Amino acid sequence: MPELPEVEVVRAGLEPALRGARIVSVTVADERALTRHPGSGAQFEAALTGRTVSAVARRGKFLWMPLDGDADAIVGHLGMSGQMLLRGSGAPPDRHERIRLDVRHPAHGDLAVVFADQRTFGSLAIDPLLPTPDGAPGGRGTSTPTVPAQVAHIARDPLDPAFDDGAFVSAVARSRSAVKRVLLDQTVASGIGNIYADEALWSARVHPDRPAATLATRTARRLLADVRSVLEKALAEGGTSFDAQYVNVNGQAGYFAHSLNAYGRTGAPCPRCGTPIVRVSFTNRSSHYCPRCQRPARLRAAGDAVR
DNA sequence: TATTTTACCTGAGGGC
DNA sequence: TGCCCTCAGGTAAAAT
Repeated sequence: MPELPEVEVVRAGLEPALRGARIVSVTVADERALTRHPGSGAQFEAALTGRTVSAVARRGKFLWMPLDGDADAIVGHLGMSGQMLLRGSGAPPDRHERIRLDVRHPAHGDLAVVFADQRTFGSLAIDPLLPTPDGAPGGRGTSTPTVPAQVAHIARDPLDPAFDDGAFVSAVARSRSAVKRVLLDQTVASGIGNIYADEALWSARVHPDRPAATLATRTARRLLADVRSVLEKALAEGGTSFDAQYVNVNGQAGYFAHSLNAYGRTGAPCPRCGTPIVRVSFTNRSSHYCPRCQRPARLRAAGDAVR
C-alpha cells in the first residue's frame, strides 16, 4: 500500500521524465479517477492539453505537478492501489488504466504517463496552488512555497526539513485517542499508513492502543525518531511491496517487505524477544505488535522516567 | 469541538 | 469448477 516511501519512489521516478515536459494529449478512460476533480473528464483533458509541467512534488502521500505559471497543479493520490507508470509513446493500455498523459520532454522525447488503479481509491485533479503558511517549500521536489488547495490541510511529513517536531509532540500530548490513531492522522504528521505505524510503534516499544496523552514527552520524541528511521530505511529499499499493487514507475517492486518486524508477521517471532507477534482488529484494519515488548500500559513514573 | 464510524472500490484467496 | 465470504486500507464525509 503506498505510504510515504512508496510515493516518494514514484515521485523521484517521475521527476526526470516530467519536469519541463509539455502535455500533448490527455485521455480519461474512467472518470472515477477524477473524484476529486471538480470538472468532467472532457474538461480535464482540455484544461491540461498544451500545459508544461514545472516540477514533481510530494507531501506525505500526495503528489502534485505544478504547471506553467505556478498558479495550479495536477494533484494525485494513489489511494490503496494507484500506480503512476512511465510508458513509451503509444504503448498498449495497462491493466486498470484510468488516465493517460502523453507528454513531450525536450531531452527524453515522447512518453506516456499512465495512472492505473485497481481499487479506484486514488485520483487525479487540477487544483489551485496556495501559499504555505510558514513560507517554506510546499514539499519534497519543489522549492516554491505553495501547496495545492487539497493538500493544504495536511501536515508536513516527518522527512520534511520544515516539519514541526514541537507541534507533533504537543498533538500527541493533547490527544485522548490511541497513539496509533494519532500516527495515522495526516493533519498531525503526513505520510504514515498502517504498515509504518505498526513498524514505528514496534521500534519504539509502544502499544498501538495506548492513549497518546499518556506518553511522556521523551517517549513521543523517541517515537517520532523511530517513525523517521523506519520511513528512511523503507525509502532506501525502494518501498514495501506485497504484491503487484505497489510498484515504481517502471513496474518494479520494492524490497522493504523483507525488513518488516511486526506488520504482517502474525505468529512469527518478534525479532527482539522471540514472542509471537499478535494481530488485533483496529478501526476496520489490523494492528500487529509484540505483546511482550509493547505493553498496553506502563506505570508512568517508573516506565517513562527511566527510559 | 473532538472523536469515531462509514462509504467508497476491486481482486485475491479460503472454505465448501 | 464455481460460488460466497472476508480482507486489504487512505481519505473525506457523516455521525456521535
